[in-house]
Amino acid sequence: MEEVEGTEVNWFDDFDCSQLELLRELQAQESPRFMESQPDALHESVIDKLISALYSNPAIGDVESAVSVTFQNGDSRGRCNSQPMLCSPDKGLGRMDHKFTIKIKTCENGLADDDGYKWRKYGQKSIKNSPNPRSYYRCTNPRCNAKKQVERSMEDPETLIVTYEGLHLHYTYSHLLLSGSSQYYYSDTDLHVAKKLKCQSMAEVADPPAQSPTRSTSTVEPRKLQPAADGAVLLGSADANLRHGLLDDVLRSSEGLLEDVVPLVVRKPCISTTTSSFDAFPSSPASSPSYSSLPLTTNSSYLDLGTLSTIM
DNA sequence: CGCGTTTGACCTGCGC
DNA sequence: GCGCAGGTCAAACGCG
Repeated sequence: MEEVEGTEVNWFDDFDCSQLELLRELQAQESPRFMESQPDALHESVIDKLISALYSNPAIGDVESAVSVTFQNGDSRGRCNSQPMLCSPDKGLGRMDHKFTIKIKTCENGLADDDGYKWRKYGQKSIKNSPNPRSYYRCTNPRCNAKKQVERSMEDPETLIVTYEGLHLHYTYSHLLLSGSSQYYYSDTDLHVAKKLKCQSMAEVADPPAQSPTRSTSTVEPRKLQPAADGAVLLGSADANLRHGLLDDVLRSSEGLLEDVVPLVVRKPCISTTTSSFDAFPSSPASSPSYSSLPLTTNSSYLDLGTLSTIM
């Protein structure tokens, strides 16, 4: 496999400094007059475009830009070394085969191929000229045709080569755990997880936990935007919280789209150091690593430059 | 009992 | 057409 070196990405890029700037560029194109009169506001058309782009199916370019990321082994934030080392589209950029390969460095205490989905192994095959067999996995969701192949690297036995094929037609189970909404539960397997969630939420109702420092999707109140007279939604600097809040919500709403096709381990390196690929959903979801405990703020790179570029 | 893994058999594509 | 290698199927089995 030819390894394509990706672009190094700071997962905590300052949203305001780079991505909001792109929004303003878009706005300058969309409605220059409004931009002139309200330099600190985003025009409704820009917001509509942004939202529609995020709510539509992810373009393959978004996926590839998301996976074409080089992670440095052992970063300065004290994460463990279990993280994707190199991500590369399997057959080059621009192809529509929905297939890409990542390399994952395993942790000392186990594998690190937890990608947020539940997989079922359907085969194993020894590969010619390779001492390590290749395992074949299929998404447990019967309506989903996503597959992955996992094999150990010949050069480095601690490295797993994971090839993903096809797109997930559903949310990740991690997302499901956080959603708190029944709209995501549609399969038997999902219902099984949902039942656990329901039990947990009922327990929380009976014994509400102390206010969490993190913010889950289910607790986010929908924001009521007050359109200005000319149809614009004022998100000026005087209301930075609202502006951040809207973008935060947009970012959050996009979570279930990009994550459908980009493995969790790619999007959030080393989110799990568990010993099994299926340990992402322990019986107690509250104890599992979850998005709600991650810095899902406007500093997040969920809305990346590539996404913005698709609507410009 | 349900779900996931294992594993040998079978299928398919490709090169010669 | 043949053989090989990779991919998939499905029955058997294990585990909780």
